[in-house]
Amino acid sequence: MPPNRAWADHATSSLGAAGYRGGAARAAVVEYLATQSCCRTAIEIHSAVGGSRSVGLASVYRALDVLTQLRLVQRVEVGDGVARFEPAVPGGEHHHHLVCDDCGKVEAFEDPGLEQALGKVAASTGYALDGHEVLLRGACGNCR
Amino acid sequence: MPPNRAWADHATSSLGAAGYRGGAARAAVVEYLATQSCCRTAIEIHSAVGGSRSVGLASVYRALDVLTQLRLVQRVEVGDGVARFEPAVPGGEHHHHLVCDDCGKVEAFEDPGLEQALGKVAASTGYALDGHEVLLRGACGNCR
DNA sequence: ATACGTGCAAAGTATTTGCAAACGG
DNA sequence: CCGTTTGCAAATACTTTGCACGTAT
Repeated sequence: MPPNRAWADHATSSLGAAGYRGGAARAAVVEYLATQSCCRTAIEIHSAVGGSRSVGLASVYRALDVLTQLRLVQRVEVGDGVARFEPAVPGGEHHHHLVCDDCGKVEAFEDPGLEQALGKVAASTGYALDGHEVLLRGACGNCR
Repeated sequence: MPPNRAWADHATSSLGAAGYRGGAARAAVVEYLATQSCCRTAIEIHSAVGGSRSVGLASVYRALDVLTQLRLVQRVEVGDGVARFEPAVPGGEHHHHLVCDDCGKVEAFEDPGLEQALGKVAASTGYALDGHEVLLRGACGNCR
């Protein structure tokens, strides 16, 4: 997948605007995430950016933490106790996840009708909402 | 909250039907969960059933594991890395969660329109779905 | 009587933190 | 130069597992 340069650039400049300096580890994490459309675990990201050869796992976690706080990445938990992360666009498109309980596969899907229903719910909560996640679980085509 | 006897009885008989023997720890977990309407962590459940005085934390986890596999409880992860558990009724009513990113509070809500939209999505996935979870995040009334 | 269930302690996994060295501005 | 960022290693937090003993059936 070609890198999503728009997101990478946005992330980089947001980091700068928030007072963060440029650093190799964080930049590598941003570059890698820009090539991913769905969620990846910290370990996957770590090995993708060169294993412990160049970037420490702790730095991956630190970068993800910063990016999550700035809402540049979305943290997703699908129920296996491992956190996953994916690029997030402020007001733009976003998707939800389909998890196979059998093989553990995670896929993305989107549905305008669902988003609309979520929008209606949001109004009635008393919360100042700033995000939502939907998880569908079941057996995928191969497993069922 | 008065115990949800219908659920507790259903859970107990399902356990029996699945070949599990009666045991004090598991029974205590079932009894406690029957008094809860929303999700609780393993630690909360453990202290509620008497701390380490009577029931081991490991037994709480084991009981929750069995109950989850039998779909008698639903495992919920709200993004803080701690698993939570709540009673689940097979075809019956179910709710979703509202999480305060600020104070960490977790509340339940339900919305028929949302369920309907989810039902429609389910048909188009290619998965044999057997559950879904929705998480809304934001700042609760007190925190915003 | 004989497996299954349980508590305890130890192990395992994912994630976080302390620190000294490297590095960007 | 000075403070941020980083890699490493140690620490933490949650959850799982091994084992010997208790207990339901």
